[in-house]
Amino acid sequence: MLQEESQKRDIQNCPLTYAMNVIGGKWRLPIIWALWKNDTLRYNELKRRIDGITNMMLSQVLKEMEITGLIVRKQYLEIPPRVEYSLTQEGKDLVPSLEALARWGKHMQNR
Amino acid sequence: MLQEESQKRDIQNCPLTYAMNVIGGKWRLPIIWALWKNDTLRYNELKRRIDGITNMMLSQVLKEMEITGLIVRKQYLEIPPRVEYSLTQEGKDLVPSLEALARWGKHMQNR
DNA sequence: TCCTTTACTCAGTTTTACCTGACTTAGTAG
DNA sequence: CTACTAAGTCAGGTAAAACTGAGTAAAGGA
Repeated sequence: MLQEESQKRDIQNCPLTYAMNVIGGKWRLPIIWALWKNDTLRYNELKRRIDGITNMMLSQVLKEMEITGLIVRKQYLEIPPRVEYSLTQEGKDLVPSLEALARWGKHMQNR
Repeated sequence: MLQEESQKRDIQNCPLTYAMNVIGGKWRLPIIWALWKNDTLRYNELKRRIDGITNMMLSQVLKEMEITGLIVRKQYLEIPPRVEYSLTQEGKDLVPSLEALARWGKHMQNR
């Protein structure tokens, strides 16, 4: 009983559930992946690399990822505008875990 | 150009996207977690441990996880029925990656 | 003068995920 | 003869995630 209660609390603000929420969704991993491979990308460069994403989704997801601290947005006050995105240190720290997950996924795919 | 094409293909059947799909959704991690902590659980034991899940979702998600090879379902032909669920070896193999992700999540939560 | 570029924003709609509450089957206990 | 247990199933409904297609500003080029 006491143990079950603590399990329920775990699920509430479980760090794993938290992690899954910040990297979940259709577009976040592709963005992380593109920024990992290219270090810094402008808005339209990201858009060209991520097949099928709309302006709406890209700008929304970038904003959310900036708030959660995965990416940094650097704006240059030029005309035409220039905005560069890159991973924060925390965003980069995430990559080894993702690679481990990817290895597992690959193993599952050709089982 | 050639490189961008290969990036797009990566995203299509990317092992990481695959992994995220099989462990994503609201209930899969709680189920994996409960079976990791308890080794083997019956349907109603799982249901009691996973706060708020409905029969509909539990049976649906268990069926999907059995198909993807995360869990095994063992049925005993008794009355009243008895069905036991546990992680497959692949399901257990996943846990270290999840723990790494969880450590990252914890770090992010109290930053 | 009109078109192009960059980095977005927005109203409205579709698609997907998830939930609600009732029902089933077969045997045992009261 | 009614209630209870286990392990589900099912039709229908809501909520959340994603998409559609258009529009914005400000400067430079043809």
